[in-house]
Amino acid sequence: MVPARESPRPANQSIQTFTHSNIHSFTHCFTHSFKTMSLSTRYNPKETEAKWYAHWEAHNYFHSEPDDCEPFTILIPPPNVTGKLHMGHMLNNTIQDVLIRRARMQGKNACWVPGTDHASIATEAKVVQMLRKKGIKKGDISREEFLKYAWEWKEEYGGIILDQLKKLGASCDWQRTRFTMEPSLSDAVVHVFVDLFKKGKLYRGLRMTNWDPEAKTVLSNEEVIHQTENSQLFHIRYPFQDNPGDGITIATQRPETIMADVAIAVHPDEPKYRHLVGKMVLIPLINKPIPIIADSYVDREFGTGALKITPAHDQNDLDVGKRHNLPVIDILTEDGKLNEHAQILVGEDRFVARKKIRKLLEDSGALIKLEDYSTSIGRSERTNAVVEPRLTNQWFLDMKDFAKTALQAVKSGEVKFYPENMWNMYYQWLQEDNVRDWCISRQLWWGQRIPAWYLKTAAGGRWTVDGEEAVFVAENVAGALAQAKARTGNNSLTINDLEQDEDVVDTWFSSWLWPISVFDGFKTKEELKYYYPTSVLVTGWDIMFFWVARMIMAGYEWSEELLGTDLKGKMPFHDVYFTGMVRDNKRRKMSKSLGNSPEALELIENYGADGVRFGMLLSGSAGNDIIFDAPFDPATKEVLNESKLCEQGRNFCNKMWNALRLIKGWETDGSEQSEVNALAVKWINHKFDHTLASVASNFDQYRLGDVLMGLYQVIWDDFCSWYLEIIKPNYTGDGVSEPLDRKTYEATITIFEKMMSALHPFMPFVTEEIWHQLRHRHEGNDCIVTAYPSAGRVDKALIQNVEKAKDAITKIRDARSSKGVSPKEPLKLHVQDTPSARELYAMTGLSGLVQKIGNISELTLMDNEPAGTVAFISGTEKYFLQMDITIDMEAERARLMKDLEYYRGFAGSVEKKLDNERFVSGAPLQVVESERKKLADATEKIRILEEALRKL
RNA sequence: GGGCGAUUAGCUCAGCUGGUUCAGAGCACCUGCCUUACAAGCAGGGGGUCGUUGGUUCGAAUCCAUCAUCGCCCA
Repeated sequence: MVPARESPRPANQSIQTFTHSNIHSFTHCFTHSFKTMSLSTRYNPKETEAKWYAHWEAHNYFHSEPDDCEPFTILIPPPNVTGKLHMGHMLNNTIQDVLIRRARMQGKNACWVPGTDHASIATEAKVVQMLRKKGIKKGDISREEFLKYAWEWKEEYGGIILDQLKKLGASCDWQRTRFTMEPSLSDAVVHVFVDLFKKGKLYRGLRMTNWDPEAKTVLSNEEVIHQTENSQLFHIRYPFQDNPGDGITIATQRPETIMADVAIAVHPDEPKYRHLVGKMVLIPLINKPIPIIADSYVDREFGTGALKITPAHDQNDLDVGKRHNLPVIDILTEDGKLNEHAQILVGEDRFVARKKIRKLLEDSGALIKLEDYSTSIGRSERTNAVVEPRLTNQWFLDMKDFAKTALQAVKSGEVKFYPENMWNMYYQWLQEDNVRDWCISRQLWWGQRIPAWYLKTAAGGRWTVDGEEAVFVAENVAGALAQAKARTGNNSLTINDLEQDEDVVDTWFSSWLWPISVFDGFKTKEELKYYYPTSVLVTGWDIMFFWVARMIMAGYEWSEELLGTDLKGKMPFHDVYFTGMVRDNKRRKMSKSLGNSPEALELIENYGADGVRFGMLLSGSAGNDIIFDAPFDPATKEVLNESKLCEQGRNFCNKMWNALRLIKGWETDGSEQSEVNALAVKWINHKFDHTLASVASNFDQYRLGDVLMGLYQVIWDDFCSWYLEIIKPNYTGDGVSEPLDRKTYEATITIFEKMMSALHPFMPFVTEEIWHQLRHRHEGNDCIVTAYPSAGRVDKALIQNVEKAKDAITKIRDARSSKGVSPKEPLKLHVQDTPSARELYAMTGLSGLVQKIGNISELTLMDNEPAGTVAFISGTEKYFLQMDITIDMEAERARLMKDLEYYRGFAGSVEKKLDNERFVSGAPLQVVESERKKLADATEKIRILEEALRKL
């Protein structure tokens, strides 16, 4: 096996000399006592994992520097600094590690960049909490002081999750660890903000936003949790201005906002109301006249079919209002109380006001009806306050062109989604009708402060032009000052006349630059040139819009400006692998708050990292949610840190470990290789090549679970259960076995080693351990950097013949078991002498194989049927197993009849198909041919069975 | 309310451009074994009208429609 590369990619000169100069030196050989050490019957992951992770790090195998090799780059979806390793991270990072390890073994320059994001809201909440414990209120300290505490908090806790990833075996290039708020990445944020402003894509404006009245901040959509809650629908009558005795009744869930109404809307096609359009009605309690308008937005079936329009407090109403040139009246304060525009109940909280207004409406006779009603209510993820749609001054990014670009990138195939059907969701979201401008400002301190300055006026306000606040956007205050001087013509202005925007930008506004900023791409193209575009992004579909789409937008927006003609593609990554959500057996997302998630680190503790990785990878395929069935303790109802799937992984480690023990226990000698062993060696090699072919194609489609299952089966079933049993030397008693010929032994080590390298990306620790136990290894000859095996030519006929022999052996075992004959008792086996039987057993070593594994003392081809035998059919061959037992003729007849009936029915259906003129003429030739072959095989089986029955 | 996706064995899932690699895998289950690598194991075995009802086709788990149930996204 040729190593993927002569040496690990050196990080610096000292590492290089360490690996190169010693590569031929025997003094640094591994000192594992080979063969002499007695191995435990159980594989011990704990010490093995710690040992090899340290070894890999010491050899700097994870580090990447640009070179002449093909790059293979993955950027970690930066976990939140407040985060702790959970099931979703484990899944996501295991997948990334598998991909990066395989690429490394394929000789590519593999680079997995780790890092964290600063998570404005979550982190700020943590810091506020921490300060509160110290008796400090956020409002009492300055922005600078607060940030000092925040950075302290980040330094202490922000790296925990990355350390936890090491336990999982993640081979990240830790020297490249980035953080979205470190200076270079923050500079990038400021740079693109200024750039977008210059390009006219950024604007400041009043927009309906998700307002958290408790935190007094705007929330992004993903920070709002919608749930169905019980509420009431108020039917309120608005009297006509010219005829107060009559009126129109509307239905609303929010009676406290009627004072902000600007119209009543009805559907233009509604006959009930059509004649009322244009009339004026009076808002109850305040008697303010508003018009009745017609708009097709109105749902005729909902409520009374008439809708109050309150533009300041509802997005849809705002849209309607705009269409009809209606004013906007905001009656709420930033903490959710009614303001003076409400005229009544001023100063009351919105929910108190709702109760009070109900009474007022009842008293005035305007309340017609109250109806129970369940509706979706949005609450703040952090404070649980009911989110208030509120018009606030925010910074927005115009998404129209960006959305088109992002759609086109995937539509054109420049960015590929796995699984492909994720395109549907992506398309849905980015369509013109759905995409909304991105609100990027947040009323927080932890984050990149918006690089916009306003000019203070003597009166304590801000300088305005045409009623709008004048804003100076620049990379720094000096730039803003220069702009202010130019705009005002006042050269005596100083920076003290300016005040910077108080808000920070949304965290996603830094993460969307991740593929560029981690390589300091806005400063230098040195690394960007080599690593951009990255190979694959592995992430959950839940952040497809917030992150994936936006990274694509950023990539197309800036990569060409930064790289010019060196560009290898504008896309930030070629492939996106979407993982599913990890859910419990009730299909609930696993989360800390639900208490339904096992502790990630406890699972690793219980099953080993390899076991857990195995469990995660086997539990689902790309895009589909993963049902991770962790059992609950029936007594305490608490989730247990147990998992059947992880157990299977742990057992697999143990199985391989014991195969190692078996092989290492063998003595070898120079005796000639037996025919059986020669066949076994040939077979396992072809069989493994066969698996490797599917490994390659499954890898290309990111079907990692299938790759792993394929390797699991070939290693456990073919290698351990068949191959090792076939070549296993005879036991001679007294703890001694016959020696094994050296040729077979060497072939066994080689194929085992090859299997370990193929499995390495999935289960890195156990494979590295076995790799080193199998042979003496020179310094630097590690599984992690060996060449990933690829499939050779596969002799299908050979595999098929051995499969036939295996089938015969299974039938022998079955016959023994059903007749109560011990596997230890040698039996004679006869095969009916036919041309196909002769051909099959002409294969060198095959009959010996059947004899050894079937415990057959004699295998003969025989023309006539011997007496006292049990007959069975394997393939198209008829076998007779000699047993000294009386044969139950009736049972035998019944068994044969059952088979016969099955084959007759089968042949009948095939015949029917072939008799159908339209099938024979319509179906492809090879399909018809295969049907003919089926019929021929079935006919032959029927003949054998009929003959057997006759002889009974 | 609009949309997307799912429904295959007791459980979790594969099943690609319709056709013997089409009814599969793993786990669980049942039977027999502590056989000198492994009981975290070995050998054998039983489980499914592919959610419903129609349609297209010589042929449907696969394509189309309908309904049902579930999940998710958006309002």
